[in-house]
Amino acid sequence: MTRWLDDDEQRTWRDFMAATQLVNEALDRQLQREAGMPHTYYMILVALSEAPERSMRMSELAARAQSSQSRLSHAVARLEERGWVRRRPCDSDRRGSFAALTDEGFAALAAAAPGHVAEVRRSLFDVLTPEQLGQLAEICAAVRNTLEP
Amino acid sequence: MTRWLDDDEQRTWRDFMAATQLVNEALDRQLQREAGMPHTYYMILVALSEAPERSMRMSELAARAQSSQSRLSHAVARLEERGWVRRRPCDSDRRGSFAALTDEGFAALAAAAPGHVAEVRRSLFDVLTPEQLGQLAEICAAVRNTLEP
DNA sequence: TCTGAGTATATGAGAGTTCAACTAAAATGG
DNA sequence: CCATTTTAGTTGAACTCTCATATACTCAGA
Repeated sequence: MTRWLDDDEQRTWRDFMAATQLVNEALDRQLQREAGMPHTYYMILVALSEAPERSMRMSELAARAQSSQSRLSHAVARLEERGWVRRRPCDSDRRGSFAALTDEGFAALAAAAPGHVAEVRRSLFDVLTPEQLGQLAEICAAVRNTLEP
Repeated sequence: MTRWLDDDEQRTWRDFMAATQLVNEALDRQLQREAGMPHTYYMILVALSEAPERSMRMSELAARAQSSQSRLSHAVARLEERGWVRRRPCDSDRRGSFAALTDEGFAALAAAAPGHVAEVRRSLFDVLTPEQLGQLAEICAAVRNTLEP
């Protein structure tokens, strides 16, 4: 027995889809245009930049950058071609490998960051009141805690 | 002068990214698994199903399904191959064309809908309190009104 | 130690998305 | 009217993502 969405729920759902997609597209376009990389790559670089030695195991990196392992593997291959990331084997576990941010990669990230932050503000933070921002924070935390494995 | 995100803003932003991505992935996987179509295709079928004659101009359809024209054009080509949608030229404007949902397309949508709605509830609505849902509705409406062209 | 099960990552194919042309037809405006 | 500019829609190439599979290694137990 399906419990369909009533009119209010419909509206909420469609606004949710539209809003999140608009934010994502704005972000992706900004980064693609001004930094030549998709948002997923940017998140990988950020995660690496925050790690000790700017280096991390692939699986750890996938978790932090909210990427599947396969996606990460392909992405790191591209980033390696650009010279932004380098892979090195893991001594303690010979199946594993580390990805490390190069200086060029860090420079690319540093160059991209200001435009990215501006876009984050423009497309989300500046749109909401401080109160709404607090509400959104709790809502997203709840969703994340429920859905994250 | 870049105004960076403070710690609270960082957390909010990252939770927002994670939460919206988790919801989107859950939806996409459910539809792909149980109905053999991505969420974007589903939205196209929904938009068509609600139109008079289950038929709409391509550009109108792109707007309603939150798709770029190019994406829609490719998508409709695939949907046409499956026999779910049919294109016909527009008489009043010979540049234009209509996309119409076929009976098979409608049947595919009807078959997919219950599982989809269940996933929407599971991954978003059931996670939030009624109060949070109301807050989210307003937040998304605000974002949408600001960012939508 | 051997064997089977599980883990870490890579890879290839297939599918969807984007971006930049490109075609064709309307609208605008001297 | 003719020239110009818009608008509607399509297309191909490059790129990313997903899914299934493959590979190599680790680990637990008999």
